Amino acid sequence: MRSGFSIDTLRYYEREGILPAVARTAGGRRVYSDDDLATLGFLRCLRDTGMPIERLRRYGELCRDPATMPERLALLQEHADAVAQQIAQLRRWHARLEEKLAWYHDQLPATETAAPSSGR
Amino acid sequence: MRSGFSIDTLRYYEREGILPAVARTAGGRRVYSDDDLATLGFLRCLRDTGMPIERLRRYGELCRDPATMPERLALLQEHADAVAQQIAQLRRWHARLEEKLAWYHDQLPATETAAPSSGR
DNA sequence: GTGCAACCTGGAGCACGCTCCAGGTCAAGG
DNA sequence: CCTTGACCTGGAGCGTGCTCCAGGTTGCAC
Repeated sequence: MRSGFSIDTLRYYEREGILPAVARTAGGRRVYSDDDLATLGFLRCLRDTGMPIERLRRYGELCRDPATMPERLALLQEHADAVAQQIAQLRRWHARLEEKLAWYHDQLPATETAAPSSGR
Repeated sequence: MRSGFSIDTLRYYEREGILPAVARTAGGRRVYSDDDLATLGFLRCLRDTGMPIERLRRYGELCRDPATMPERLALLQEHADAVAQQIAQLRRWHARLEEKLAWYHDQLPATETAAPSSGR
């Protein structure tokens, strides 16, 4: 869907209480407001950065009560910190990969355009 | 274990053909050589950067044949590129999180050390 | 030689996050 | 009205990557 989630996932999120009950037409069909879409965009950010469903639900619940801003802030701050660490760790791993690549390049003197068939 | 994998995971990797058959004592117990540990360290890098088991196995298999260096190189190069993109995407998401945090800070005038109890 | 912990095996089970299915309803076109 | 396709629901199923279990061996300490 335009939100980046499949329709099944959207229903799942609603069932799980991550999204508040989405508005419906008279016939019972879901209508996602711009607001919902914005929320979904942000949820996409949280998911893609590794926040587990359980925590997403917590955030979703908190959002329904305007008095919980401090808690939401704390939750997001913690998550942002985790993401920063994740990035730092990935950079270290990436450096390690580059080392390995350099080693391979070293081992393969003049095999420029090699390995054509099997690999992909 | 010292490799960063649980013993169950090590056995699983061996069964799956990701690791070559590990050496055994006369009694049948596994003995991980320094070489194995180095391999495991690198596998840890690959896993933590999101390489799926299936691909790990492919790499493991290739490592058993010295003639496959170009293929291994290609595989790792592709993976390193993917990791670089992953990092880039994560940074964009992190920026978005920071934006949101800024917004929350904006909404909460003087709530410095708030939200103490429930959150973590 | 007797405990006892730490290992072995094959196979079942589990947590997570969706994804699919059957059977039914709604709505727009002809 | 009737067809047709997109949507509805509750619930089952699935792919990934481990993790645990039962029942049996090994090997060091005493």
